[in-house]
Amino acid sequence: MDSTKKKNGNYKDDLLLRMGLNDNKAGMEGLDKEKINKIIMEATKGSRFYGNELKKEKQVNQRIENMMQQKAQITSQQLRKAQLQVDRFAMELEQSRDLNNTIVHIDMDAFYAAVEMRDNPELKDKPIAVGSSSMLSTSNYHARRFGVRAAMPGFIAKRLCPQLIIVPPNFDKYRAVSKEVKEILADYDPNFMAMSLDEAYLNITKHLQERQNWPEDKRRCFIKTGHSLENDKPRKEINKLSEHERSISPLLFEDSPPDLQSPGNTSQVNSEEQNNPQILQNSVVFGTSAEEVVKEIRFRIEQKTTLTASAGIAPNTMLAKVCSDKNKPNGQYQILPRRQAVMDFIKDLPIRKVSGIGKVTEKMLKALGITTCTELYQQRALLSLLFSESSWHYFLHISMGLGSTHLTRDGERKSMSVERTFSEISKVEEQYKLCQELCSELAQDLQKEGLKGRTVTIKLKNVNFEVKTRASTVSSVVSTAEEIFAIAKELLRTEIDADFPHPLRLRLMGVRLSGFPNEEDKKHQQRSIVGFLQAGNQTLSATGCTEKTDKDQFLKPVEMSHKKSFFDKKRSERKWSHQDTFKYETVNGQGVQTSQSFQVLKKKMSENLETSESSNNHQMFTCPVCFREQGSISLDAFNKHVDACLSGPSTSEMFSCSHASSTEVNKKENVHHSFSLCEKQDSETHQKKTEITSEDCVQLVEAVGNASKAESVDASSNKLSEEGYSSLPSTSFNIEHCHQNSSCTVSLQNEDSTSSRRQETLQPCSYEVITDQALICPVCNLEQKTSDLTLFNVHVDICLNKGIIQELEKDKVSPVNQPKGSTRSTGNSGRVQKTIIKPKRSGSMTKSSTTKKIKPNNPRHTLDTFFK
DNA sequence: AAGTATTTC
DNA sequence: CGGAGAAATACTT
Repeated sequence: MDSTKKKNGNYKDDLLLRMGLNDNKAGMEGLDKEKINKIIMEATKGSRFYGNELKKEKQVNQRIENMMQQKAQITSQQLRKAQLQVDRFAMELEQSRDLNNTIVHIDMDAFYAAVEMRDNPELKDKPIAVGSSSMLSTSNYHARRFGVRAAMPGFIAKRLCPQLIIVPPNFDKYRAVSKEVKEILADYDPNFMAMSLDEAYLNITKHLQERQNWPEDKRRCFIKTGHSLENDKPRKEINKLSEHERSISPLLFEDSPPDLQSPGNTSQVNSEEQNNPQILQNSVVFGTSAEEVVKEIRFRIEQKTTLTASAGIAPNTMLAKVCSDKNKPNGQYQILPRRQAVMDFIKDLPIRKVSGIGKVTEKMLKALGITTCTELYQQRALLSLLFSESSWHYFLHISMGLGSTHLTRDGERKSMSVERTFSEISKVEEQYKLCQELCSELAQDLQKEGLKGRTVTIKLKNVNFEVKTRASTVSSVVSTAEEIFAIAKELLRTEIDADFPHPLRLRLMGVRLSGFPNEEDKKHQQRSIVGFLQAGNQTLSATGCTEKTDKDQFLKPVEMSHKKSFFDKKRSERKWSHQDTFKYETVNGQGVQTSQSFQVLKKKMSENLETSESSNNHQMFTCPVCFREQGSISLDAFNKHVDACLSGPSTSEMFSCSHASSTEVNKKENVHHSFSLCEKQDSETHQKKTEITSEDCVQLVEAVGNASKAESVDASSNKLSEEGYSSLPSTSFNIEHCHQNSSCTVSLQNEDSTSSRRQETLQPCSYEVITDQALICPVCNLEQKTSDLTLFNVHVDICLNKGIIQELEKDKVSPVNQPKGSTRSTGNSGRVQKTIIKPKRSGSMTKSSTTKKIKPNNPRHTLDTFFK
């Protein structure tokens, strides 16, 4: 598993990589790298598949070349400018860092294979894999020594390991086992998120809190007397236990990773009372720390299913996922909820380990000299110029060890498809027939979920593995096999005609339906169907729709505002549930709303407000920037104030006009987006407006406050010019939000680095007082004797700028970076470097707060997957 | 906005 | 004898 040194220069290397040869310990039974590689290449060479792989590889190489060309055109000016913007963003991110959640990623070890082995003792101690001769989905660890891995075709695996037993998958069984596991997980987080049958995220923050007061009895797990598979020997049970315990989680009792040993364990740790489970005769008592909880989970899983799991514990999902891989199989690893612990962990982490960075991204980054997270951070400015906004934001998050701190429930599905691989089909009639069958299957699946969509896509893969997709969108939703086929047929026909007189030699065909109407659309339809219909069957589908809409609107989450920036998304994640309601409300601002749904909504709103701790005074706006209460001013006025607050600091005009304006825009943009929801409320009644917006804003403040609190002040780690993390602000303000009167208390804190989470409030004081207090620049760490926030921010800007220059100087030696200064870029240096860079992402970074479109979804990449 | 290709899990 | 399904993103038109 531990393929730390990944080479990925060419296909061969990639194969090695995929086969996980790095962990081949060349045991007496396994094969060594060369041998495996040779066998694979023999089986691969000359195949159509391989041909296509080479072709794809060339495409990637071309992409890299283009990228390098772009890079070569970047001037030092541009880079500096980018650095400023990126660092500003990084600083905001740093301030939003939230270490308060305990996220666990559970990963069953070699799941399918393990189930098969459990249920068939014959397979014990033999290399096995689950799948077919054409594709394997899992292999056991024994087989992995031969280079047999998931995603490898079985026939090749057989050559690597002739004794390999390939077991056909029993998905029903895996589902059943998975359900058993999930039942356990639900005890710790009823809202856990299952990613697949063998993987899940939990947020155990709440559980940990409650658990602190649990008596031992409540944390006691009884040991099953005898496994179904073993011959029970009453005597052996106890012996078995300890041995068994040890085998369950080696690190449970012994070698704790450094993190776990560092002083001041987690905040959740009560005391040292429970570092290890206490094993009694036939029961085990687990402690109250996160580590103990996860041990307990794994223990219970093992007891219940006789299968082992690995787990990762961290403050966010991205890290938790990486952690679960660290001590696999049958192990766990924790990153303590401290900034330094996160940074230490991230430091040498190969980016490929991160979920979302795949083969291609790895290779592209490698071309830029980036393989570890530290390098990823160091190149942040460059990356912002070479990659799309969502990509570099994603990269930046990774390199700062940030990820999602909450688990978002799955949104609505966005598409549904069926596809099938088969031996070559070239006859047109067969192709149509196949297409029809696929459409029927799809229609069935759709019916199960009651879905209808407007876009039909067919996917074709020919015998050379070349893939093509063709889509068509119609004006009204379809769902039946006939409707879908009618559209798919045309798409297929077009393709057949296009190649005529050559037949399409297909090896795969797929049909997909997407473009499901969202609530908005449904509403719209509902309203306007009557007038709009053309055909009879459309009437049917439309009315079918009406039945559901009313109910579903409140049950299903609604997409997020498209306008929100990446950062805003992140920052406001915690108020999603509220937003859902907002969105709905605003969407229906045109009187579409039935009075019934309005009531429901209002009820929801008031519930939300009740649970919101700061609901007492919801007329009060508190600026999330200066934390100054704005009283019951109008929303417009409030937003203006916030804008002013945010754009104030970017008085970096002192340095360069262009820079100043762009950062200003950036900042404003963020705010606008943060508050876009509020603004939309303008059309609503005044009363509602204030409710919504004030809550929204208060929560925002809280979010900021919490984030800062979480980080607390970490002055010790704020060593300038160290390992590229220098400019991350590690000093922050601790903002206590006082719920009583909805006012803010801001205090400066120092962290006692040895104690876990003991935060001593040095001088808590109200906002009014704080302004007289010195502010500490998060960059240079020096006190600024000013009460003027704007001035203070100016200082920070200056500091930041200095830091960047320093870093740029350093970078001169870096092999990757273009040398800056007059030397190389003389040709360009004089000109305005407006858009030498390709418009890949063109305006989005510097301007276009309005045109920018951020996709509404949970980007796989973006925070939410790892954040999920 | 729609369509197509690519990437990732 | 080299999978399937879903989602996201980027690029193109």
